[in-house]
Amino acid sequence: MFKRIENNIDLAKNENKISDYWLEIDAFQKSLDIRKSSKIFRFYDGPPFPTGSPHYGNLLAGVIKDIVPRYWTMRGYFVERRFGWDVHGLPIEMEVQKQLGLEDPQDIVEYGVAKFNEACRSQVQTNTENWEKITRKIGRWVDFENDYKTMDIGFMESVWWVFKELFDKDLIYKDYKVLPYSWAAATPLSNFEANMDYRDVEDPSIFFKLKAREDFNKIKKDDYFLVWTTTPWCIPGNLAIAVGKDIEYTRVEIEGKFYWIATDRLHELDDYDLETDTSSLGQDLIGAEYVPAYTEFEEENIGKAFRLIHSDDTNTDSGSGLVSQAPAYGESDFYSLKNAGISVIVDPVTLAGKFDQTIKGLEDMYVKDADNKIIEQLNERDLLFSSKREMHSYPFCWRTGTPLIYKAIPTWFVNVEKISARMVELNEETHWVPGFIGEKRFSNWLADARDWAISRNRYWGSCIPIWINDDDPEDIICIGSIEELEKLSGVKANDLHKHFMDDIKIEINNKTYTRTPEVLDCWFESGSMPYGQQHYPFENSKDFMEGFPADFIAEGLDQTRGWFYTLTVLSVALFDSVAFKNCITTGMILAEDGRKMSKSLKNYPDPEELLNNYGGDSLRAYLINSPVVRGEPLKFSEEGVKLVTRNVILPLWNSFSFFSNYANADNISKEDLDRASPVRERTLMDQWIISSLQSLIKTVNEKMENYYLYEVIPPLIDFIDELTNWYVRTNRKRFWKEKDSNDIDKLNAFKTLHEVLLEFSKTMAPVLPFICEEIYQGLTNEENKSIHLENYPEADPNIINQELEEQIQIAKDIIRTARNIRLNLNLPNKQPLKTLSVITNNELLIKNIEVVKGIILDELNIKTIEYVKSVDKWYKFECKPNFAVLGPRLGSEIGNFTKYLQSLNQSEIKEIINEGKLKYDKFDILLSEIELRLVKENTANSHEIVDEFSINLDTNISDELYFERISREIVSIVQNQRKEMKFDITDRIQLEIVTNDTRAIKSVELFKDYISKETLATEFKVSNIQGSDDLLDFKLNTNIRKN
RNA sequence: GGGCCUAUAGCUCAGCCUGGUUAGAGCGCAUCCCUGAUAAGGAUGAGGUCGUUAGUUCAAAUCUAACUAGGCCCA
Repeated sequence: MFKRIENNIDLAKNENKISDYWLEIDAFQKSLDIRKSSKIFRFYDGPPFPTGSPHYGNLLAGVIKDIVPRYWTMRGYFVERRFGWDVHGLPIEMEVQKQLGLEDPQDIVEYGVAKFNEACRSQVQTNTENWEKITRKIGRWVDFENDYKTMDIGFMESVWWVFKELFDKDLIYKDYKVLPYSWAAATPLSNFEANMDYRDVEDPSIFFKLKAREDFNKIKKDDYFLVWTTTPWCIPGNLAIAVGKDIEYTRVEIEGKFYWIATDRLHELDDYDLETDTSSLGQDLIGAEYVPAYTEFEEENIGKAFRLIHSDDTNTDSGSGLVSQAPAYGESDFYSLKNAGISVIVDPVTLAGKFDQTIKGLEDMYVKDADNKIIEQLNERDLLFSSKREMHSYPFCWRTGTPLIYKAIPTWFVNVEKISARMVELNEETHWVPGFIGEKRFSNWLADARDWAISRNRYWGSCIPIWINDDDPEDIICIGSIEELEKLSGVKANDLHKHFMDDIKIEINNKTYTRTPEVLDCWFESGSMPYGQQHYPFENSKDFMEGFPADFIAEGLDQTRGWFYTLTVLSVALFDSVAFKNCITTGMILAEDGRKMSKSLKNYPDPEELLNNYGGDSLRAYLINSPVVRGEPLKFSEEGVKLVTRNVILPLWNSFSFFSNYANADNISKEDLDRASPVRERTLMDQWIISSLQSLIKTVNEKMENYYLYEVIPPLIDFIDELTNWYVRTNRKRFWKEKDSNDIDKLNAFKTLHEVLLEFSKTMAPVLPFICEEIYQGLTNEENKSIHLENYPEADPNIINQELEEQIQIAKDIIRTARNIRLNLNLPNKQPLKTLSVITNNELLIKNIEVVKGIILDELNIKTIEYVKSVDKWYKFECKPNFAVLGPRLGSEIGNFTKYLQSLNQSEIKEIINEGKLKYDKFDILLSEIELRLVKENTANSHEIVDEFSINLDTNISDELYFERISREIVSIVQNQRKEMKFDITDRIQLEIVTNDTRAIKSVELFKDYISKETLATEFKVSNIQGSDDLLDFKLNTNIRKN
C-alpha cells in the first residue's frame, strides 16, 4: 500500500520535516559512508567571513556547492564537504575593537594584544549558529562538525609550511609599499578603509621651481623646471621630477629667467609677460639633473636621484606637466622611480606623522602643519613661483578624523611576477563556467599580476614566520613548522598566534633573532586552504595528493582577484599546478530595482522569511535558472521564486499526489505493480512518457557533467509539462477504471507513473533535494532510506523511442489545431463531433497518425478520422529555397533562384514533388533542398493547415451528438458540485436531475450509464419539473447526496 | 584610464559560440475554453527598427569595428 498524502502541501513545513528525517537517519553521513572506498571527488569550500548573517550571495554559493557534490555523490564518488570559516583579518578585528571601545592600534597594545586576540577568537564562535540554520533551510549538506577554521593550529602550521616553501623558492622578499597611513592611529590602512571618509578640504596649491644642474639637450644650465604640488610637505622627500615622454614642453622666458612647462599648461602663466623660446618632447628631457630644494639628502644623487624621469601618470589636466616625485609618499611616485632604475627612498617623517630631526627648521612638526613652513622656506630660497589655496577631495582616517597621508611601509611580498606567465599557461587546464571568466577576465588578471603584498601591521592573523637577527636585518630565518620552531627556540608552541609568537627568541651562535611583527594577509590563508584544511604535509599527504587539484569550486565573480587568484598563485608556486579543475563563477545578486541590496533601503526580501514562504527547493531552482550562474548580474525577484514554485514544484507534487490518491483509493500495492507488463507491451502513451524521461536523463547528465547548471531547469520544466498536461491528463481514465475491467492496463498505468516519478525524482534530487525525497519516500515506503543514497539514473538508449516521440508530436499538433478550430467556431470540446478529416497524400504520415489515432479521437471528442487524398481543393503549395543548404552552394545566384521558385505554378511544383528534384541553371537541386509551405485554398473556418498537411472538422451536430453533449454537461455540473461540497473522490452519491426539457430527458435516458459511472452515482432519479439553472437553451439542475 | 560582461516584447530572460530569410518563453494585459490530480491548465490576440552606426557576406539579433548606456574588477 502507498500512503495517501495531502493534496495541499506547506512546502516550508514539509522541508523542515524532511530535514529532521535526514538528521534522524543521519542521511548525510550515510551518503558519505557508502562511498568511502570510491574514487574521490574533491570539493573545496570557499571560506566566508562569519560576520553578519548570510545574504543571497552566500545562499547562492551554498546552493551550487550542494547541487554539484550531491550529483557526484549519486554518481558514485566520495565527496567530502567540510565547511570552511575564514576567521582572521580586519573585519573581525574591527568588530571586536568596536565592542571593546578600542580606537586604534595603540589602544590595542595598551589593552594587551593577548587579551585582544582572545576576544577575537571568541567572537568567531558567536555567529555560526545563524549560518547553520540558513544552510539547513536551503537543504545544503555540509559538515559543520568536521569544519576547518583558519585559526586552527593545524591550519596555521600548514600556512607556515606554504610560506617557507615560497621562501625557499626565493619567492618572498621585503620591500617598501606605499599605503594609506593614519598617523593618529600610527597604522597603515587598507584601501577600503581609506575610501571610507573623503572630505572636501582647502589645501595649498603651489608652483615651485627647481634649477637645472647642467646643460642637457635643449635644457640650459640654470633653467628652471616649474613643478606643481598640492602636498608641500612631500617636497623634502622629493627625489625626482616626472614628465610624460609624449608630452610637449616649452621653454619660456619671464623677466630674464627661463622656465620649462608643458605646452598645454602655458595658460597657467597668462598673468606673466612671457616669451616662448623653444620646445621639446618629454622624451628628450628625461635624465636631466636638477638641484633639489632641500640639500639634506643631496648625497642620494649618486643613486641617480634628482633627475627628470618618465611617469605614465603625468598628464596635462592640471598643474604644469612636471610632477614632484617623493617615492616615500606616493604609490605612483614609488613605481616611477623604480621603473627609472632609481632604487633610493628617503623618508624624514616618523610613524607619528612628524618630521624627524633631518630637515632643518621642520623638526618635530606634524606634516600637515609643516606645509606653510615649507612654503616659507621655498620662498626664502627663491624657489617658490606662486602659491594659492584650492578645494579638493582628500581622504581622512575614518576613526580618528585626521587627514591620511600616504607613506612607504616595509612590507613582505610574494614575487608573483616571476610565475605569472606560468599561471596563465596552467589556467588553460581549468574548465571555467562561464568560459569568458577564465579565458578573458582571469587570464588577463594573471598576466598583469603584480607582486603580492602579504604582510599586515595587525594582530589577529597567521604570523609571518620570520625571525630577524637583531644586529643584522639581512640575516633572517624562516620557520616552516612547529617542530622547527621548537628545535631552534626550545619552545613547544601549541598556538601560533601573535601573542604567543612575539616573545619567542631564537639564539644561534650568540646571535639573537626576533620575530618580524607583521601578520599575514588573510587572503594568503584563503589561498592556503587546500593544504591547511588537511594539515598538509604534516598529515593526510596521501589523501591530499589523491584529491589535488580540486575537482570543483564555486564562488562569485569578485573572487577573480580574491580566492581564485590566491589559490592559483600558491598552487602554481608550490606544485606547478592549478588548484582546481572546474570552477563555476556566479554574478552579483542585486535587488529587484537593479541596485545593490541594502539593509537600510530594505529593497529585498529577508532570506529567512522567503525560505519560510516558498521553501529551499524553490529558491534553489530559481537561482540556478537565472543569469547569475552565467556570471551575469541577477535582479532578485520574489515573484520569480514564486513562479518556480508554481511552475515546477507544485505540478511535480501534484503528479505525485495524483498517483498517491488513486493508488490508495484503489488499494494498489507494490506487489500489484510488479505484475505490470514489460514497457514494450504497454500503451503508446506509457512508452512515450518513459522514452521522454530517458531523453531528459540523457540531457541532464550532459549538463551536470559539464557544470552547466543553468541548462538543467528548462528541460525539466518541459518534462513536467509533458507529464502533467499530457501524460496524466490524457490517461486519467485508466487510473480511475473500475477494478475488474481490464486490470492489466490499469496496473500498467500505475506502474508507468510510479516508475517515471521515481526515476524523475532521482534525476532532480541534487537540484530539488526536499520534494524529491518526499516523493521518493511516498513511492518506496522503505525505512531509513533516502533518495540521496541512490545511484544517479543513466539514460537507457534502448527505451528511447524517437519515432514515437515524433508521432506524439504530430498528435499534439493536430489536437492543438483542431481545438483552435473549435474555438473559432464556438464549438466547445464537450460537444462531440463526428469526423475529423486529415488532408494529405503522404502515406507515411497517415501511418503515423493511425498509430496515435486513439489519443486524437479522445482528446478532441471526435468519433472518426478519415483521410482525404485529393488535396487540390484544400490547399496549394508555395516554395522557397532551404537557405542553410543552398546558400553556400548557389552563392549570389540564390536571389534569382528564390524568384524562380516563387514564379512556379501549381502543376510545375507538383512535378517537382513527383520528380523529387529539379534542374536550375547548372545546378541539380533536390526536393529536400526546398521548403514547401501550404496555403489554404479552402478558406472555411473548419479547415486549418497543420505544418505539412491540413485538417477539416465536420461541424454537423446530429441529434445524437447533441444528446451526448447534454450528458457531458450534466457530468460536468455534478463533478463541480462534488468538488464544491468537498466530497472525497471515492464517495458514492445519490443523484437527482431536475428538468422538464424533453431533449434533456432523452439524453439522460440514453447516457444514464455514462453519467452514473462518471459521477459515482449509485442511485439515479429524474424529476420531471422545470429546473432552476440555465443549461444550453433549457433549464436543468442537479441535486446530490452522499450515499 | 585599463580589463571583462551586458543591451532582444511593458517586465524577467532564451536564441548569438556554429550567420539562413515568419526572433521565442514566462510574467503582466485582453478575449475565450476546460477542469474531480493541480495554490491550476489550455488557446488566441495585442506587444519587437534585436542599443546606435559602419563593415564582412548571396544572407547579420548572430561575425568584426567604433560609439552610447549600464554593471563588475582594477588603476
